[in-house]
Amino acid sequence: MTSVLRIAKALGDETRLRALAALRNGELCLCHIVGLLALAPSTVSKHMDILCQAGLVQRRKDGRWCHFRLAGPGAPPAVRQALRWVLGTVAADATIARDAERVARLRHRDLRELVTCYRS
Amino acid sequence: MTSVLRIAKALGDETRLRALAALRNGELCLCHIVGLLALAPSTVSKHMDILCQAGLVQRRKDGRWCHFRLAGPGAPPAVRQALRWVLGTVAADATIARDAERVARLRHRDLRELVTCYRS
DNA sequence: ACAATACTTCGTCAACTGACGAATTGATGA
DNA sequence: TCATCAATTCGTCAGTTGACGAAGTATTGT
Repeated sequence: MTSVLRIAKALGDETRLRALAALRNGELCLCHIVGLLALAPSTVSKHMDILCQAGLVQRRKDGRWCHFRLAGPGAPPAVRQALRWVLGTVAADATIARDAERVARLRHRDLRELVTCYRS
Repeated sequence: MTSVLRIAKALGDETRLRALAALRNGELCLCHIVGLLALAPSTVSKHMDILCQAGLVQRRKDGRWCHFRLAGPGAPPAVRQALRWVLGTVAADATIARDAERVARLRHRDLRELVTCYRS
């Protein structure tokens, strides 16, 4: 039960649902999620920690950045089922859709910066 | 999102998870759930209200009793998926299993009383 | 009519949660 | 080496949550 309880508690917050949904199309670093949610970094860090502890999200440290991604195929069934439920149901939501656009723009901007810094 | 959020919040409490799991084998009236959880009736009533508002449980008034049952096939997909997830995952839990035994005893006792009151 | 029973509503209180900023840690780059 | 930047930890504070008992409602049985 502890597992279900932790997962359900993690999912029972709008901010965390948005963060989770933002990872649908691949990993993001904390500062991107901070930009998306417009909350203090410490707050977002705590939210991501709760998602990680529930097993819904994995963190990957890379230098001074911290990337988060959805739990992969190796995750326990309870986690995968919860993710399927939430991500499937939440897809139709307006806020989530708007977030998805902003995330896409963030990714695109990152790519442009990467390109320009290698341009002559 | 509101729907997922309400459901997740409803599921994010051990007492409500136990109540939900207790309904696995059919409906129960409030006083039975009160007996199972050993909490004040007003507290349990509030919990069941939260489960109902999330759509996970249906209430049926019958005289002075109030029977609760799991949401049926007519429930929205988000609810049914959540129920499948929770009930499937929680089945292995020790507390839930102990609760199931107590519920079974409660049902059996009710049957006995029903029988004896019709006996010569 | 009246008492008893099942449940709900309301008010209260302690405990938990989510927000923030300040201070800290750890890695990069000047 | 030292400044900078990303992230985390810690302390604080307001708002929410879950517990209770008392009071109210509705229905049954005497």
